[in-house]
Amino acid sequence: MSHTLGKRQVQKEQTRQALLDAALALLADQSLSSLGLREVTRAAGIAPTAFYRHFHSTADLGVALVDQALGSLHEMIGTTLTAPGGMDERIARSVDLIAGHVRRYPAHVRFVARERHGGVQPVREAIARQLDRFAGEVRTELAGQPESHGWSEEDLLMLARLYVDHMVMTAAALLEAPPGGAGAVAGLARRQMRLMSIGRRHWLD
Amino acid sequence: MSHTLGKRQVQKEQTRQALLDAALALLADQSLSSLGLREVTRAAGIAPTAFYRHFHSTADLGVALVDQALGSLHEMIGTTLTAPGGMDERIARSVDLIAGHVRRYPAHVRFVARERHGGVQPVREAIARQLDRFAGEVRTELAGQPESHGWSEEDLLMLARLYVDHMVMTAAALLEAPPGGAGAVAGLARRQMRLMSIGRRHWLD
DNA sequence: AAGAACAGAGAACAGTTGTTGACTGAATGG
DNA sequence: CCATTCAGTCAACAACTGTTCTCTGTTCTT
Repeated sequence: MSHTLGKRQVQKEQTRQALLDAALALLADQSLSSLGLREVTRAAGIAPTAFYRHFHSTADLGVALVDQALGSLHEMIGTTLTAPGGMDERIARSVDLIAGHVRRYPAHVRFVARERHGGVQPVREAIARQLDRFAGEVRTELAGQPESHGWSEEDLLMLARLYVDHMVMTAAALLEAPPGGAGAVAGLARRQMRLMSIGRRHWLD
Repeated sequence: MSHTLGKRQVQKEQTRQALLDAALALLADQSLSSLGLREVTRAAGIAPTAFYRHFHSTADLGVALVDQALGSLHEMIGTTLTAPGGMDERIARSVDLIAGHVRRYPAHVRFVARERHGGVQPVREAIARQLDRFAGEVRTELAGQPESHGWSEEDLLMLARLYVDHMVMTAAALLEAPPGGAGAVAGLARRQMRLMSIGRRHWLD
């Protein structure tokens, strides 16, 4: 069932994506709650009224952006935690992966960091939901590691949330780092991750 | 030199504060970048044009709000870290202190969490500056503790930043916690702090 | 007591905003 | 092939925005 979309739905999807892209670009230097409907349609090259064919409101568009922005992250999880090697190697690889993601999708990262506690409730909730799902996946990965032997489910989730929050924090810091200052931020993040990993190792003492 | 302010400056300071209060209230459900000048003056009960007697723009008002919001935090530092007792006691007291602060100044906390990565650059920078200063103070406090013997200045600052970021994170989480869910958030924060403290203890192994 | 300083009010400006209803033309499905 | 669906356009709406300039009344200074 390879459900080839009709020409109509293809074009609709294209302008929908154009709206999302235009919005993401405009959100480089403002927050979602100040993003105007007309502003977006102007940047996307369509009439203001056509906006309603795709979204009820800009908040609606924001929720769609959340899925798109955090969807590109899910592939990262497995790669990060499944990787072999010693502690320092794995940490370095994790930080590099985060840095690479920030370099590749800066607008997405900025959007998530900005709207995580932003002024639009449905968007905040959507981000929280995704990050929760994220933490759940990390917990599952952690549970499979030998270092987690004897850990309670609750404590594993606690650690997973700490890792996820630290990841988001690091990504945001990298984004706002001055040109050339990314190395320092990455070094800081590595040392912080090492401290957390040491804490993990001696948790059951 | 107790520099008693003239009646004029007193009244000016009052309406200035009224503007700040009105803005803070309006920022409960929107971000600074969407806050209108007229909206604020309307809520403060003055004419729109009088706004310019106090601030150049809403971004300017935002910067003033940062100082006011984070100023109420500086007293907290000494109290938190100087406190005696074992590790778990000190952690519990720290989290309680954060929770108390969030309950007392929810609007301030919300503002900082929201605008830390928000759409207004000068405000972002002001917050970053204050949090940096904050981390510096925490580092100084940490340096005075016996557990920090043998630590490099760099690593102390690394730990201080981790603590400060975790504090902000916890405050934001408490703010968005559902009624009655604050206890769970506090418990999570305590366990995470304990893990970081254990990592700290074994850092030099 | 006279004059300067100045916080705030008021009116007006050109633009902008979200949302409506009726309309067009191409893709769709029977 | 004909009727229907529907993405996108267009015009118009009342309401709102930041900023300017002019004016008023009180406070400050000398």
